[in-house]
Amino acid sequence: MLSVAEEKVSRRAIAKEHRRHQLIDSTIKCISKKGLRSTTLADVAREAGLSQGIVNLHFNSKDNLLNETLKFLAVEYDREFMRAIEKSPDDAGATLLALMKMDLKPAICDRKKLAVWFAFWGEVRSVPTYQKICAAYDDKYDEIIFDLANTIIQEGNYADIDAKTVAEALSSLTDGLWLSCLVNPKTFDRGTALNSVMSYLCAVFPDHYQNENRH
Amino acid sequence: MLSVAEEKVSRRAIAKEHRRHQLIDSTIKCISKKGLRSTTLADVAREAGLSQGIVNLHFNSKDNLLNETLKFLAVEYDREFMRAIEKSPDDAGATLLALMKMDLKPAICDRKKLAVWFAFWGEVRSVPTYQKICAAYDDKYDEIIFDLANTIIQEGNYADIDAKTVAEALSSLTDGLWLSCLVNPKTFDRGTALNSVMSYLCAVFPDHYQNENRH
DNA sequence: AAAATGAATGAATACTCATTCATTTTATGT
DNA sequence: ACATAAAATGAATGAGTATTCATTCATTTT
Repeated sequence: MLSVAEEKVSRRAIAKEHRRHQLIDSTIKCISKKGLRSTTLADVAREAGLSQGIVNLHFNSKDNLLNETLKFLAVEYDREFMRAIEKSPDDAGATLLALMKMDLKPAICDRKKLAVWFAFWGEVRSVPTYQKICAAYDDKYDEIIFDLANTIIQEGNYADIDAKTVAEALSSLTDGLWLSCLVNPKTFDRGTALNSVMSYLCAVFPDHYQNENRH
Repeated sequence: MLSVAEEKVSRRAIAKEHRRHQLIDSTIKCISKKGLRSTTLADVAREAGLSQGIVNLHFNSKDNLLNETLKFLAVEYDREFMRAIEKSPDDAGATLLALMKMDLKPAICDRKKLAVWFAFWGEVRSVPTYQKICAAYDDKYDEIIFDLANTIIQEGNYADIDAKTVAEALSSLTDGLWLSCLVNPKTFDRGTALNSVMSYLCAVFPDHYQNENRH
């Protein structure tokens, strides 16, 4: 029966995909612990509880493993981003806020994962593949945030405010808060970070956002 | 004559210091070109037009060279930062703006140099030395910006605005703009970046800053 | 049950690179 | 000019690491 044969084949394919995922996971753990510079294939294999040659079997080369790891992170972030949009009501103000909150939620704004992102950003200029992966996604997010800002500006008849400026400021703000989370873990806290974002939104779009935690 | 001897000795010391500086410079060039991961001591020596063993002669180890390189960058930034404050009039609003402009001026916000900063930030979690160097300076700048924001808030009787929040937002904003300069060099431009900063300042401190480029 | 497939192993290989050191070159002091 | 010290060289070393591959083992197909 063809369907059974296909099922068998795909079972193997699924197992293979599992292994790849497991190895990418190990890679992320190793990079976050030891940094990109001193992460070896032996480390990754050990972390996965597998043998020496396993990474080359599944990924052919270390460079390829790193590319796939970055892609994995990018796709994972993208899923969160798009889900945040879907779950939001059909309202530009609420959606924009939801996206900002998503950037600061523990699953995303987590030192372990940020260490990996920054490790790749540190190489972005010298590794064209990283550059391409990052830029493609960034462009997409910039445009989405730009559109939201535009809608808000029209809704509120805000004068002297440029959507592109706001979009760039908001993206940069969250990127910078991530760096702060990574470099100053003692002083960083999620609440203060969200306050910083809110301070901008409230000041620029006063009819859409109000500071709730005044005292 | 003792004074002559001393002078001679210090002439040697100066030459040595020159060499060290030259090697740190080569290191920065190499990291910005090839990334931290694939920068070798041979690369650094070649870039400086010197021999194999030269780095170990002057820095003892590669780790030490990298530490000293990060320190050099930190000190250089610090000098620019303090100079910007000194040159500013005795006015919190003007000083804060001057600091923001400094962060975006070509000598600071330059892809080559940012690549090196991000390379180190990528390892900051796994290399305690980097952590220490970065955190010490960051704390200092945060406090200075906090004080400026505080003064401005008192001058303008601004309500519902917390100086700490503003300080964190401004620092994060510039860090994020740097990332954008590094990752999206095609779309990044200094003017737009400054607009983003201005949009925040104008919105939060309307009595201190006005958007000049409305149209 | 026998044959075939492909996943996994881990020892062997080939190579890179930080570090060392014997030697040469250059600068300084008498 | 000479002697001494410091700086610089670059070949040699060896620890570390990505990659290869012959072999084993488990699963699937015939």
